[in-house]
Amino acid sequence: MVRTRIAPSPTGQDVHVGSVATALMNFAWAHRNKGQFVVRIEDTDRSRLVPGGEKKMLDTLDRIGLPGDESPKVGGPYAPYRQSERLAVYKKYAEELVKNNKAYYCVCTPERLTKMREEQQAKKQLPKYDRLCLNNQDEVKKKVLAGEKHVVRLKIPDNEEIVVNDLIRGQIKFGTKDIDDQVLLKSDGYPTYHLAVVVDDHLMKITHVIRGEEWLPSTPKHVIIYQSFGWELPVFVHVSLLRNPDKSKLSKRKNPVWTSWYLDEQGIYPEALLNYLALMGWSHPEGKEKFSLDEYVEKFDINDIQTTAPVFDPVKLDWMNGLYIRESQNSNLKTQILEFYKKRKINLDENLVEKTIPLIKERIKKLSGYLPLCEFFFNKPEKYEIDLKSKKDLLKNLGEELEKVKDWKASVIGESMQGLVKKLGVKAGEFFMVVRVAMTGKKISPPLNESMEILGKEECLKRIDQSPRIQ
RNA sequence: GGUCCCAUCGUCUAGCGGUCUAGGACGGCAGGUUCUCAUCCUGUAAACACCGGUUCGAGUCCGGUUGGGAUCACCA
Repeated sequence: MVRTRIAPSPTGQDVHVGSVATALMNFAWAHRNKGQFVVRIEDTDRSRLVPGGEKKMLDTLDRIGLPGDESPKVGGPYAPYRQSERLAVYKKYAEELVKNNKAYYCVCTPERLTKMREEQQAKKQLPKYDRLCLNNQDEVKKKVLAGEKHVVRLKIPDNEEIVVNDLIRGQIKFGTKDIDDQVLLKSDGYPTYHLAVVVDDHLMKITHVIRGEEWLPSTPKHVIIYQSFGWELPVFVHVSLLRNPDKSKLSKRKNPVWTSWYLDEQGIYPEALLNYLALMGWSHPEGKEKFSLDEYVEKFDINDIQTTAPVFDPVKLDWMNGLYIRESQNSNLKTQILEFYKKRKINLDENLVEKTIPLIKERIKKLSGYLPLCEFFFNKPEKYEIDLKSKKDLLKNLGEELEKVKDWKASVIGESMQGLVKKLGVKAGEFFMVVRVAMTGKKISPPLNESMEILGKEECLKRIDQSPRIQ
């Protein structure tokens, strides 16, 4: 049985795209092996808790197609899946470690610890707890019994070598002399990540811990905790972090990182985002670039994950999304565009949008590209990218010619205009550019004849008549 | 700075000792289709960080150098 999990912490407003990337692998590995993918909320840091963050994260995971088989939302056999609701569990296990001499109480104040670290750094030593309390456990225990504020620290064994077995990186060795006596239980009764993650992964029978590379340096601590309990280790897989173009860890300072931003602000399809993310550190065995989540689950192998950290490239993401847009049904695309703008409080006329779809399907890469290209369908241009005053005569001729068109269809409009070009002996390219700008305001637009058909005869004639004056 | 991870075109990657004069994709450039743009099609430039080993043979294995990154909290 394979069981994987992701453990988002609601300290951000939404799921980080990097988390989606690792969630995707966890999801795929579990499902490929007919196992379960667990979503567990790690909300043990009360000071950084973002209100509404958890709900948003869970919603985003659902929306993008990676819901947990077990989660705070849907429950499961190992509930609760929210760490703040499991405090008694962690306390029990922390006490067990103290009892077995694998951990100890510490009553040092934050002030003393800060001072201690400063002194160590001044001496160019690595900051590490000096074990003052470990050496006075009898006294410290009395204080604890008397109700003094305290934490529980892990007792790191002296001078041992801890070997972390990482499935994709091999054996990684750490010396315990470099490892600090990690706090396991905080003075507010909440566990730290390190205790909670080990206890929960064990109790929830997680078999594969697939997580970000950032956790690699603290993994030896986790191994020591597992060993202290006498528990079996899961398989560790430390996946490379997504990077900014400058190669630093993908961060909101330098890049948009919230998943909803890509979906709601950019109008990227969830499927396209997943597809793009799937290509970060993994490649389809047949070299395919576009594939469904189902196909990914079928083909994904944890052993094929690359260890090099990839740069997140929004340009390729856009290309990927363009692929999805071009292959989507017109009616679906219409609905997507309508909903996309509705969320931004812009209500577009459904019939009009529907008519424009065939014209823009190959021209936009994401939903946010719709209005910049199509606004002229809904509103008269306010400014013109070329000067139309000097084209007054041309436009006058055009108006008279189009007035004669009875059957207002793209092909007929086109023939009519071609005829005029011939009659006037003007250059076709320049002529159509003038018409284009008169209709749309812009030098770049959807196909002209079709656009004019959609605009309607009356509106086109009005625009021809009015454009030079507005200028 | 200590510890640890990583290293193929600008970017994502294929490559798991010979079939690599290194393949694909995005992006770039050039051309074709076209009343603009886009789509589509064709072509093109562009990489094994460096130095040593191992081997008949190294992009592929080992060591070092350099470079990049992560991490060193009562945050996750």
